[in-house]
Amino acid sequence: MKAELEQSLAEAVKALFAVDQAVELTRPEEQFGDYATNVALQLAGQIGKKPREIAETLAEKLRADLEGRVSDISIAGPGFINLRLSDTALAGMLRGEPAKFLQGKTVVAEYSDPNPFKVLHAGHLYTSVVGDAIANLLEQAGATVHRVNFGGDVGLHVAKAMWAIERELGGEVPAKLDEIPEAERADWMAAAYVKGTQAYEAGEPAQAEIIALNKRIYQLHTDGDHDSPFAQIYWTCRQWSYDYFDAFYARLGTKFEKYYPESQTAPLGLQTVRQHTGDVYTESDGAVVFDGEKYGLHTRVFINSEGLPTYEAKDVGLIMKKWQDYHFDTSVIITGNDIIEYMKVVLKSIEQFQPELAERSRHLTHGIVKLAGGTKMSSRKGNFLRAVDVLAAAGEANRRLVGQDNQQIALGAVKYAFLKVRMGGDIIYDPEESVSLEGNSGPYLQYAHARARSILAKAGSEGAPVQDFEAGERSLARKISEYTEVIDKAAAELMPHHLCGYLYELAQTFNRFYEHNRVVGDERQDVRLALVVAYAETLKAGLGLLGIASPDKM
RNA sequence: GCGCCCGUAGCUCAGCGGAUUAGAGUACUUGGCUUCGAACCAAGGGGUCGCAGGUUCGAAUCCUGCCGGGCGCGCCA
Repeated sequence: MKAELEQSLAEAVKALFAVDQAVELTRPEEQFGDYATNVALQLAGQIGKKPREIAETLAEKLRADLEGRVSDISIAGPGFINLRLSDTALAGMLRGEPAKFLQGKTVVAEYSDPNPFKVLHAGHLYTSVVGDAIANLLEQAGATVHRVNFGGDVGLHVAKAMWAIERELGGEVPAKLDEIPEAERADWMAAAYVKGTQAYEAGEPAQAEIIALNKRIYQLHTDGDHDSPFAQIYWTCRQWSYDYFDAFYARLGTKFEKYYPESQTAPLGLQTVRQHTGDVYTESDGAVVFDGEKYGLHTRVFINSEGLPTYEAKDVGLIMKKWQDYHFDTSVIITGNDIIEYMKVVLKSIEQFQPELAERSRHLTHGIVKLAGGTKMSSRKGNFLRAVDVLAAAGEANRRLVGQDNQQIALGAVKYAFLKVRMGGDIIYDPEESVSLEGNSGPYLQYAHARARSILAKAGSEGAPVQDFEAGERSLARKISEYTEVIDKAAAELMPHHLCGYLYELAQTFNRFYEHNRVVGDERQDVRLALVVAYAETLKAGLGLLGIASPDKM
């Protein structure tokens, strides 16, 4: 409806003033109407007339052109044109489908990116929740989405963990791993990583030993060694990590199509960087670097003087592997914002030899999850908030409030808290208070859904087609009709928070309607039931895109 | 030092390809359950949109400069 009206308005403008001017409709406050445009103000400069005069002329023509679809057109303020839809037009928008503007496109969505041998912290929870919602929005827009996950199963952090694990086991004794209970594996490895890091930072002799171990781990991959005692320990612990990740994602309700372990992207990255050393990358102090300064960026090392690929080369390999696997139209990469400049350098280097890969890559970033008080969480120091701690805090808060620990509600509360703010900056998470489950929250939306389902269950009918609305009904219908426009915007901008804001307004509008309008037993029951059905389905669909469940009862 | 991001109500945040009266939530004050679920609804107080200039008929929104905070800047990821 919106696009059609915009088209009609642009045609009217052209017919009256002989000007090609794109017309953009916005959703104004309800008192002004259903749609508004400031096109008269934009035209004023171009055709040298007063905005209100232009608006009057345009409105006159539109009243005839839009007959049937629009019931009222008014001019307000400096020259806004406010449109009010006819009830029949509005009723027709109640069950609209979002546009499939990415139909036929292939998108690779990479997010979460935890490292094996390390613990999942609150930041991983955040990026997993946001990444999943963005992938859902892309799918809703018609794209074929491949969710992938990148992680460092090789590298210094692994060497640090392995160094400590060997000491825990009393040497290279893989059989001793059997003594670690399954439930404790993830914590046990996380503790080893922390010990290894502390030893590394304390200096020699551990530092040299860990560096040697790092080379050995790369070598293990090069040789395809799965049999030596050292390799057995490595592969077993690595698998424990992936099991731990999978369990966590299952709990969140997200699922990855593929993991790209760094051990698999490193060889291709190394080979690619070597291949372009000379024309794109340059040798410097025994390392291979990309001179980003030429492009207003900074210089970074892609292969270190040990001959090992750094994160940079592994990322080059990753992007190339994704391309080989999917030939994507767009590659969305979601990470923390601390690597914005880093990513620019990597993409700029790739642009030099395969420009389409850089062009099709879109780096979205988010800030860190902070504890109230400004504490940064660092898994290196061991004083951080784990992902499971966040979920536990939400469950605990919910139990205190309603006497039961409902996973769907606790998870919905956490997801919504993360999704409702615009992605980019840091988010403040207060384990004690931010999951209070009140106000603009996931549980509020879930409750607003359950209330509607409760009415429908009681009525046992889905109402009848709507012809006209009373004021309260119309407000709800108007809000429901915005759904497809919001989805289009959220998907186009890859910003789920737009959807959150809208769903909250939708639920609020419904709760207001619920308060003032009896449904079951009222003489307008049929109309109102039809509205409640449309509302419940819309809210459920929206929450679904956010990865939040819509229980019928709670 | 250079680069990127951020600064809106006590707190947490929307709004930022300019435009109808700066909005939510929370906290605070007050009212509403014999009627479809009160995890709800209604009303109220609370803002020099960091500061100063500039562009514009019109700036929280665009430009410049400051101030304050965060992050990044060669062998970590």
